Amino acid sequence: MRQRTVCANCGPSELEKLDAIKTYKTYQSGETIVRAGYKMEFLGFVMCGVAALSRDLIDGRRQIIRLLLPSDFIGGLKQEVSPFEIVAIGEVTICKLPKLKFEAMVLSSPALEHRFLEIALDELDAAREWMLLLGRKSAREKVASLLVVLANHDAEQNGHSPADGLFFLVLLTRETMANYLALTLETVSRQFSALNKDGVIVLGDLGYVRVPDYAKLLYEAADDTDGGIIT
Amino acid sequence: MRQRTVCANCGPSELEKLDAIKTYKTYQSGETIVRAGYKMEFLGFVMCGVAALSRDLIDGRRQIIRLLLPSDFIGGLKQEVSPFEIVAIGEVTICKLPKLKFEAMVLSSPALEHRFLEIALDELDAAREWMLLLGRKSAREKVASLLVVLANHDAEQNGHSPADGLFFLVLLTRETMANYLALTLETVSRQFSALNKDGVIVLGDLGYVRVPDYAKLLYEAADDTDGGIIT
DNA sequence: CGCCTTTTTGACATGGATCAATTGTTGTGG
DNA sequence: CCACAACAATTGATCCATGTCAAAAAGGCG
Repeated sequence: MRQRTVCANCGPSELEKLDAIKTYKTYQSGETIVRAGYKMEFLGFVMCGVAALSRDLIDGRRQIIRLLLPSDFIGGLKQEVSPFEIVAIGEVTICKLPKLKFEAMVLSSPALEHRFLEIALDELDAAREWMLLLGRKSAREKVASLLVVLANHDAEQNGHSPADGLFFLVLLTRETMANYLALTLETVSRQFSALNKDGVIVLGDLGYVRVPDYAKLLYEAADDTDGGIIT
Repeated sequence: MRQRTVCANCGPSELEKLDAIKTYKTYQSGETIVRAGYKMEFLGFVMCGVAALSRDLIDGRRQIIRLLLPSDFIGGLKQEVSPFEIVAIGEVTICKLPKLKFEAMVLSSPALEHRFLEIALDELDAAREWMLLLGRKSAREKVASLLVVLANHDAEQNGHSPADGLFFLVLLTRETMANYLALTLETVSRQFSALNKDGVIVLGDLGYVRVPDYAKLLYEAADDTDGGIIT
């Protein structure tokens, strides 16, 4: 499984140093965490809740580039200024690391820099996988793919296996999903209804989704792999 | 301007070491450089020509994830196995570095690793920018955006300024562009014709394109920035 | 209960895909 | 040098998945 914190593979001294500079902050639903075009003052991790990293066109069309789920990393080392906006989807708690202090640590610690390279490469893989979805998948396949991602993340967070009975909470609104999948909210809604009617998912009471047959959902997602590595 | 080789910011000793292990190879048009699902045996750079890094769905739908133009880097450090296919678009010469030797060098050289982190972050920015295009731009905007990219790359390679009269060769077929923009080749062709008719571009003899007014092209591309950094 | 937001569903419009025919280009061998 | 084959590009006609507009239904909350 993917290592999901900066600290993995770093010695105890790095961990202590990180502990010394971190602070927590909770954002309310809809609150802007990082504004586009403004200076990034911190890096951090999502502790709980969901946030969205998005980019807009001048006329307001919006594309969510990345969903930030618990344990996900926020911020880049390179940009002085954020080309993206990060907004809280529901209440989110962020573990913040002041950028300047953190950068100094990275420069002086090759182990930490190595870990950052791994994170960047993971992000790159994820972005490229999503490009295939955005470019070539149908609306139904997009929605199924998103459900696969959410199911896997839920399983990872709560220690379930995606193979057996899957039952999880979808915290995102139809509109948020639409902006992530490059669809309209109406189309997302219709695909949920269709997948429900076809028995691929079972829509439960508010926001809960049950997946009776994970293989079937994977098939609907049209992925060539089950999201993992070819062996 | 972006630094475009691994060697930038590395001391002369790293450069010498890289020189010692590099070899060149030329691929013919259509030839597969890296096969999907197979082991990556090298990393490298495009010296001249164009290659495409792409990913497919089971039923053959294809999405080009990244165009590899002269000076672009090939390969990741992380993956043992390539989830992508790399194919030559026209004749391409690659500067190859054997993966094992190269990895050993990176591990022993923090400067080289730092340079790699920068490359990965550049790739991540590019991927995310393309996600906005794939998800939210119209066919006309997509084609205009691609022309902006090609114009900039040409200017960078040949020392022109994109501001004054732009005149460059489009080496890609309509089909390749279609796979990169997530369109069909017919739609790409129609958009070229339309941009030509509207005076945004002037189609010249085979493959040459002239851009009389770069600002107009940028406007058609619907970008919120001119592809650079907000200041 | 009534207000507000989100979701669902329906009717219709449209951008881009698909299918198909024509023209233009490059390369090859007689 | 020309004729022919193979491929690339253009253009037209039609179709369809998804977008758009609109209204109703379902929750959520003071």
